[in-house]
Amino acid sequence: MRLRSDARDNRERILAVARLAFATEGVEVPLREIARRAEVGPATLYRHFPTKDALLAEAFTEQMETCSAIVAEGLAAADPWQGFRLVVERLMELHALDRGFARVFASRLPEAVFAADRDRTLRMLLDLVGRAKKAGPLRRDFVIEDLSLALMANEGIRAESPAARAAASRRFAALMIQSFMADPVAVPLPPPVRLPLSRA
Amino acid sequence: MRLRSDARDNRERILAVARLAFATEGVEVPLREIARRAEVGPATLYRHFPTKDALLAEAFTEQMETCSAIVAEGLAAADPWQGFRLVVERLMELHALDRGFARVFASRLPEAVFAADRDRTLRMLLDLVGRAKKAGPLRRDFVIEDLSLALMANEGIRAESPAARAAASRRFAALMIQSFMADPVAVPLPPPVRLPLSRA
DNA sequence: ACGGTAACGGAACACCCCGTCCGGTTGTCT
DNA sequence: AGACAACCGGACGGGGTGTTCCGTTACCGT
Repeated sequence: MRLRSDARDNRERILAVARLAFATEGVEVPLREIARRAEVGPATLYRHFPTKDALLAEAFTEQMETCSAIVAEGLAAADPWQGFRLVVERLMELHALDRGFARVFASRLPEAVFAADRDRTLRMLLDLVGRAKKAGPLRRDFVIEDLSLALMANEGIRAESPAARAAASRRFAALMIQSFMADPVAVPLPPPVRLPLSRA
Repeated sequence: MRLRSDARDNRERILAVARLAFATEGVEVPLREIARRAEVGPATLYRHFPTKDALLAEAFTEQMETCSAIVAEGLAAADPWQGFRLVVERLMELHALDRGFARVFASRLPEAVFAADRDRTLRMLLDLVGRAKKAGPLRRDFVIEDLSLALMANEGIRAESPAARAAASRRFAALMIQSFMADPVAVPLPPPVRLPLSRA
């Protein structure tokens, strides 16, 4: 069944606005606000997405697929360790740039909605980790939970602007990667960022 | 001016209940709930603490002083690197065990309320860091912001129980400490923790 | 013991959130 | 062009939060 042209138009606009709002302001942005920015009434929003979770799920399928793609790309790299490195860096950057996605990613929503995609990605990741241990300097006692840990931790990073958060996240990723190495060599770090916490 | 005995009693009970609630459930626990558990009306709570921030500030002075004490203890250690290590580990554990404190610590509230204590602690930390660089394996490009980063990141760690969160936080601290070393040697890690994110 | 007053607490205020209902409007198909 | 169905948005209900009002209670000094 085809949507009426204006309805389809509204749906697209709502999704675009929602993605932007969730990314920059987080998932707690009110639905009315999204409706307002999409120049639409609240009821219209709810007709297209019966609940807030539905909107979140729909808004973040793109990012979920990006995650998959990042892992796939890492798996395809010639050097598994470099592939792993890249995956960590890029996942963290993605999460740093999209506050809402980071939160949804860590919630129980993905389990239900993106189950298939999620399992596939996880399998790829396990494969990559295995190779990076065998053929690279990934420490033997690394477990996949450590990546979850790093991503959750990454979510805790707050800064005054998205740019500052991304910069802080880059430095954090470099630190984490070093901590994942079995025979670490200290590598130069991305520049530090002034954080609210450290004001002297 | 002395408080009336019942008033003083209520105040103490409110603070005790608030500290427990904030630590185990986070700062978002409603004031009505705290009042209820302290067997007190909401108005009474507000008479003692004119705003929620006031209650938070009062409830967490203890933890703030614990932070100071931890840093002072680290500074007093014979080996500055071991002192630094200890500070990182214990600060992270403290933050992991008290959800509310971790959040308040990262907010702008401490700046206004605990300014003096905060500055003193920061100075001690800078001293400790300087020594750990000079006499220990702390990497030269480490900056105090990296500790803030680690603490913020630590706050992002979620788990199903306080015990699980503490365990995850311990492993995370070990990883971070390794990443702070100039000539890292891979050290054994505390055991991993099953996290919601990594459920296959 | 007793009165004055400090302190109490339930109800209420103001605000914000998610999700729903209904009368008017607009696109689409004949 | 007309008519019907689909769609729209303002108003509404239910629930939640921080904060305040005011009649009532209970401590404390005399």
